Amino acid sequence: MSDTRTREQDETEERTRRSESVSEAETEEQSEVQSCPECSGNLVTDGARGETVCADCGLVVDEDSIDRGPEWRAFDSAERDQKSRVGAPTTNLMHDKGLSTNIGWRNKDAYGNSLSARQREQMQRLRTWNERFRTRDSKERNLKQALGEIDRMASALGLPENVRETASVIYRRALAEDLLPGRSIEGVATAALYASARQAGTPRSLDEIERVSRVEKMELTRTYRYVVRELKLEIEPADPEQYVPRFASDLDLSDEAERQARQLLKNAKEAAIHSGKSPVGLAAASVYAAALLTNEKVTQSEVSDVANVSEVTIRNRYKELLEADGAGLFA
DNA sequence: ATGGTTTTTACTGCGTC
DNA sequence: GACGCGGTAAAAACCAT
Repeated sequence: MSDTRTREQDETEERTRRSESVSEAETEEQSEVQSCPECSGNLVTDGARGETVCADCGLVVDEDSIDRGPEWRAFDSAERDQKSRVGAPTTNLMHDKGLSTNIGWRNKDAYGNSLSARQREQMQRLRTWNERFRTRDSKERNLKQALGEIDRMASALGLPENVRETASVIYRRALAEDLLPGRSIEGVATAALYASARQAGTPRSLDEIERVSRVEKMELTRTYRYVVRELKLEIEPADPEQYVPRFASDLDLSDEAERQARQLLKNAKEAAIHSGKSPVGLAAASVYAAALLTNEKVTQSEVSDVANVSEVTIRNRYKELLEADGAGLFA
């Protein structure tokens, strides 16, 4: 209730401020001085207008900059506390989102003075209990382990932070919906990672995932399907183009070949020959065909190696690709 | 469980270096 | 003769029913 009211207030205040003057927060940013490319005079950033201008000749060096300051203003610290809507960033990578209390290990007080023996003893007890409460029930401990697992696999596969975040979220949801009983933590964690990698557009094949995971492929596919179905995750079939860069770089192909491969895949989509076929095979075939078209030598077996697809599949797909391409050219 | 589709395995023939 | 390539048939894997 009071939240919404404060918000509206903030916004009205902001509008009035914009038209008037520059707030205190921006005065600090103004001090960032460089020299003008025209007259080498001092540059001034005007946060309210979102521009960087030369103080001497008035040349606008940069416009539409982003004002990262708050959109409200406060006149004293109490007001600031009241209006601020943010705190420390949270992260799904920690089982408690990094929001729980953390007691440091140093036996010093806030001023850096050593603690007395009695105080040290107290602190030690506090740490012990804090840790116990933090990982209180089985779900929390479960989550802690799973997130560790996700993190380990993600780094082994070179997946970026955001994929891990998404995987954590998926896992949390699975946990919240009681999907875990009867399934292993590793299995669900792996499935979550697999799903998030695909959602993020950086798919890893089941084989790759399986290599870094502790679960069998069969269990993985089963839990994956289960999780996707139960959580109603919308994961569209992997786009072959997403594999192209990886294959191309594994094979040391030129950018030109990579571009060519994408083009072939676009044509293939036009001709609608890609439905039902494995995206990986299609990607592999396009890479192979592109290498041929740009006169770069790669053998079918090399491509099949890096893509983990059989040569036969590459042959079949790439035949279709060229047909579609030819049809596209003459149409 | 079953049937249809796709992928893989295994094998063969052809041309080239 | 080894290698890359294209093709085929049968087996295996996968998916929806």
